Amino acid sequence: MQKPIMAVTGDETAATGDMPTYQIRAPTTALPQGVVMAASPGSLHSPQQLAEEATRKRELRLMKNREAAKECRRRKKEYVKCLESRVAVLEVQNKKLIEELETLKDICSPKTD
DNA sequence: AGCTTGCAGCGTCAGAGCTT
DNA sequence: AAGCTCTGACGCTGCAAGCT
Repeated sequence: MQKPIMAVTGDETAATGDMPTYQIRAPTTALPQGVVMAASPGSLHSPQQLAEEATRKRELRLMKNREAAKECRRRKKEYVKCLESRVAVLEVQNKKLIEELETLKDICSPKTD
């Protein structure tokens, strides 16, 4: 199955200048509980053992990716929340500026009677 | 009660980009 | 170059709300 190519990183910092970085690459050394490290490849012999090793590697990769996806979604949610609260703040600020502008217009406009 | 629809969350895959 | 992490996309599932 072919997927569309995209290269979005989610890092909006360049555009906004002051938003927190969405994608934070931290070293993830901790393994989920119950994960046992593999024996070195040199210690494998039979096709049976090789197949088991491949299966084990795949399960480990899936498990890690599962956790990574959860963490990614958590960060994204946080990021969206942050954006939403920023929108709220900017809306209030915008409203105030418009009001201020109207007040200044009133003050500066020539009286007609 | 049964059906439909919309939403949220999950697991997986694929691909980009970083690290070793 | 190989291995790893991160994340968009996709498909699936469960739940709640609205409709018949």
